[in-house]
Amino acid sequence: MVTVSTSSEAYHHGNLREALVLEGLRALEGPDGKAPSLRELSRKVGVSPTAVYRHFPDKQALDQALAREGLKMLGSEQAAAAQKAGGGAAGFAETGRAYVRFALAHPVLFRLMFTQGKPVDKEEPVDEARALLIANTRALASNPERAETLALQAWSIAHGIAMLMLDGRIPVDDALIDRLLDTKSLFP
Amino acid sequence: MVTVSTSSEAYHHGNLREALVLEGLRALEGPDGKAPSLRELSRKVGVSPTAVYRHFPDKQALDQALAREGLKMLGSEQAAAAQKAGGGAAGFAETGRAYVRFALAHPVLFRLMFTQGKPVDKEEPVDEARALLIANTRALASNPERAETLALQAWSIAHGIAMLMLDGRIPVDDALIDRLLDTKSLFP
DNA sequence: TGGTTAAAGTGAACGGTGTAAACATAGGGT
DNA sequence: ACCCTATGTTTACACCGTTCACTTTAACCA
Repeated sequence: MVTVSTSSEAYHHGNLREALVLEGLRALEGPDGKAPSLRELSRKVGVSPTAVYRHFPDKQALDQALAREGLKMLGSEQAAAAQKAGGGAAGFAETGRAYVRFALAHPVLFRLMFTQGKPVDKEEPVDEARALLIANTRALASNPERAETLALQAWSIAHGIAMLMLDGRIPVDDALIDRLLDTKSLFP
Repeated sequence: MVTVSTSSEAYHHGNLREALVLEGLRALEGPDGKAPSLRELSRKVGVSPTAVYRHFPDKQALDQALAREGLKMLGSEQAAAAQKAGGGAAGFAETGRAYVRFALAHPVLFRLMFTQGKPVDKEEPVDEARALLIANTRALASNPERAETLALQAWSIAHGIAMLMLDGRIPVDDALIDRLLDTKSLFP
């Protein structure tokens, strides 16, 4: 009876698109260490594999949707962490920790988020994490000219730590994360 | 006539293992953006897919062999760069640039190198790149206690830049690389 | 020298993947 | 009441990694 676009389950089989993304996110949290296949996802949702193509042009599009979901999660977790630390420099530092923590907590998702699609020049609606980063460095950098450089440096360190830990190149150790993220020396 | 272990081509079909690794490296350089499949490799080498299993227990082992090859290449390129810059701090800086340059020049290989196997605790014969890094920071760090931290920080920055550029999160730009790698502020 | 044996390579088959094409069905608007 | 369109199904294809049973061949030894 109800309408179509309420994003609740409705007509034919339910809201497939949403169900797929949801199940996808759940699967990405599993300890399998690998992203779910399209068929696996369609199975769990109780639908034929090709039904997926009514909602996504191909597997990559599904993955991108999952990646976008992950970006949102990361952004809000970082924002929450910064706020809890009272903003400012302390908040910014917490932002970095949250980044690495997120990567370690959701390894498969995190990888997917960055492996997927590359919007370097296209004007995707800048995700919250990126916006936060820019705002923070603008506010904290003594020299506003260097703000962007500092932003990218901070991002690079956090991303590097996250990746190297995920890839088992560096031991996963909270104290080590703190030591490596200690960028006080980056702001002389 | 000749002996067995000369690693030159000999008996049945040639030296398959070497041929596979060689062809694998070649394929990884291609612009395909994706690692070659086992079957594809076996085809190019002119052998049945299952023949591969006489030399590698599974696909992952083949990939690991390729990854090790890549690590060697990276190490020697870094060493060469450092030497050309005359060693010391300048040499160390050049080491970082070489790292990122290598990643950008061999994107698929570079990804494979880090996605593959995780020797965090096991005593793999530390690769040249890592050895170089440790030696350099030991020599350059004022406080030897902080040497390891500095090493990992330098590694993280370089790795982060490389990854973010490969993933299209940061524009690929030589000047930008230099600016981001400028770690003078890391050694106050 | 010749025969045996173990290493190296083959072919067919299995379950898995992503995707295309033709078909089925149901719900809502006219 | 009917048809249209959005949604989902079936079947099929080409690829993947891997297993199994098999053949070939080179190397060694008697």
